[in-house]
Amino acid sequence: MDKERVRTLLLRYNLTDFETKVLMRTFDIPKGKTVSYKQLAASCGRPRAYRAVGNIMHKNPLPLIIPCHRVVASGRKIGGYAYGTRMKKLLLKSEGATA
DNA sequence: CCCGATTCCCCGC
DNA sequence: GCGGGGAATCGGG
Repeated sequence: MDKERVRTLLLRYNLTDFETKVLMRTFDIPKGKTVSYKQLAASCGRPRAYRAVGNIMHKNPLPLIIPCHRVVASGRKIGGYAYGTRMKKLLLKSEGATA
């Protein structure tokens, strides 16, 4: 699954530029690494849109190829997860996420 | 207009 | 220094 392929799929959903950027960034998150909603929003040019980022993750159109479980809240805290925070913790632990 | 998988600032102790 | 409450900010129904 290459980045360009993902971009094409995202465009099919008629999403906003911001949403597309956020999803691409999420797709780019390296295995074993975690990123906060704020970091993600900032990387997309909207440092104050962390709420929108959470909303996007929840609406995640491609949950099978976008690792939304690597997106956490800031300060060592776990964020939310459409399939349950318990599952999220388990997935992160399985990847050996340290950040 | 209201809500949400958040975050930051200001008080009070 | 720590914990709680409220406001700010973006997209969607």
